[in-house]
Amino acid sequence: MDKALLSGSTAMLLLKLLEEQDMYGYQMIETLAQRSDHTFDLKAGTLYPLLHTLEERGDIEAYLEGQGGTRPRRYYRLTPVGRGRLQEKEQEWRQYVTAVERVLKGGECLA
Amino acid sequence: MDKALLSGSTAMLLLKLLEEQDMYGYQMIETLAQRSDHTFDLKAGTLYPLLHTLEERGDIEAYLEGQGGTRPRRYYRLTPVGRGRLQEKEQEWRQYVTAVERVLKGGECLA
DNA sequence: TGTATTATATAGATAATCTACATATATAGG
DNA sequence: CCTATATATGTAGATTATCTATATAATACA
Repeated sequence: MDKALLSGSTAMLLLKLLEEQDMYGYQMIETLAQRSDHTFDLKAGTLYPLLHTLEERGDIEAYLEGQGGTRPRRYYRLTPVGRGRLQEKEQEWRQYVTAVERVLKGGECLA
Repeated sequence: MDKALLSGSTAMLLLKLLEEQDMYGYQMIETLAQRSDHTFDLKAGTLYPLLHTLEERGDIEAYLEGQGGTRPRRYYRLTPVGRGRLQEKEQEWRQYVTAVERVLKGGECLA
């Protein structure tokens, strides 16, 4: 799989996961891998810096939650700003897919 | 439009155009822009180096064609190798889109 | 004649991913 | 008990694909 295809949509996927429920980083990696049949095997070195960027931007907020004696995990929550950003990104994604499909279908229906 | 989304699919789009007919660089830029309603406004500085890379790889072949006194244009033709590469890329693209859609649809149908 | 469009090209900047490394806790097996 | 693996987060440096900016030159039009 050409990793370059992933470029630009990773943030959208993470925001989407957080729209459903709060998650910690490692959980996002696993969830993405499961849902995509390992098309997305996001690396830790990609995820954590990206989470920090999203937090700086105000799209997500972090909080620590330790469940009974175990080491606390760093959970993330989607903010209202992040919710707006997600909608933008989803719209861009739809537009992008539509455009690619139109090229792939070729000139048959246009020329 | 987030340009990062484009990443990785540009080569596929160019190979696809050449599957339909031989084209020169500038023509590819215009054709992509038209078909995508300017979702893809590929820059010359992106296109020409990419064409050279595809040529080195053996995916495409160039030939000059001057039509009656005018300056000759550098046309490109898809090679059998490039045809195979295009099929690979299209398959990857389908897989990628499917995976993203599955994440966007959320846990409703999986969890 | 000069300006915009067509056409190709290169150099350097930016951005997003990767690999590799670093750290620490929890769990399972020998 | 010790060790290896899985869990969990993090940073540094390399790679890659895009962009902007610049350069060149021919054609079309005013």
